[in-house]
Amino acid sequence: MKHLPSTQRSLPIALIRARENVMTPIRQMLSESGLTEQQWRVLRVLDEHGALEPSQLAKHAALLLPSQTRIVQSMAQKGLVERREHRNDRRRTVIEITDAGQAIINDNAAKAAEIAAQIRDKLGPRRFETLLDILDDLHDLE
Amino acid sequence: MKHLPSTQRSLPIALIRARENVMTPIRQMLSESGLTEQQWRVLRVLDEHGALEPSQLAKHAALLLPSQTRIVQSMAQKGLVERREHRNDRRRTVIEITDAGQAIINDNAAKAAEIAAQIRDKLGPRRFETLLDILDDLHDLE
DNA sequence: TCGCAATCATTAACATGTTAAATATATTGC
DNA sequence: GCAATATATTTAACATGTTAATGATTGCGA
Repeated sequence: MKHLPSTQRSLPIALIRARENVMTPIRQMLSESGLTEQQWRVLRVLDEHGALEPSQLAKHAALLLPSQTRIVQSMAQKGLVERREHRNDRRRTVIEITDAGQAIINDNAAKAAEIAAQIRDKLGPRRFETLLDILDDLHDLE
Repeated sequence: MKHLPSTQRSLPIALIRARENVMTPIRQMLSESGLTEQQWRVLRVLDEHGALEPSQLAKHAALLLPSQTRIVQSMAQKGLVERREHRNDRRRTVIEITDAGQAIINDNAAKAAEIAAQIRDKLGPRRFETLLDILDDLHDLE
């Protein structure tokens, strides 16, 4: 019988730690704008893809819909995003970034790019790409 | 000026997705025992290392202390762990697994090992080890 | 020995993660 | 055209994540 891997070599724990490490400098940056990392992801995705329906936004931002609902509501309150309704199909709504939201993207883009580059440099470009590739392979675990 | 990476190749998002994918089968397994993944990690660590002080447990289980305080409280209520106080130094407390907690480990060890092996096989052993190694390199991002 | 600093843990407050239930709207079958 | 079904989103309830404040205890220095 196979035995449990040591928690030292547990993939779930390693993923949690890695995320913690990666997010620390990003959180520091965002705290100055009063944003959470999730709110930042929402802005990033809307900036990149334009207005999106909730389920599409959730996929791109790696959020579950119930979380996203709350996040978008609070961001709408702060004026960072807006909701628009589809004319014909009332089920459909699109969420889009506002000028204020875009301003936050613009203010932080350079710093965020720098942080991303630091991580890439720390690992080395090849290992960085390898990491992303392997992580992508973890989908569809039956 | 460097530009922001596409959210498609964003490391934080990739890490979140990977964790989500990896945890799905584990959560299914644990739901039958009424455990969360965090509670499972606490049991795993206590099983592996024996009784631990809160801060040590938190390190091994990748939990922040405030979360862990609540988790251990509720697990103590359910009789899965126990707290013992140090005789001389009242600051010190150790948390240990109970027989009931150990029973849950025993009941799920085989299945958990199987899930871990599936993931390893899916990636291939070499890529799996490479993944763990690269994730470990993400600490100490200044 | 008194008080103060240092350390560790808990509590507090709010945001998010997670699953299940409820809601709303559109589509299908009849 | 209406009922049943399907799909998308939100709400609800509880657990955890995160940061800041509070509490408890020890060790040190005057």
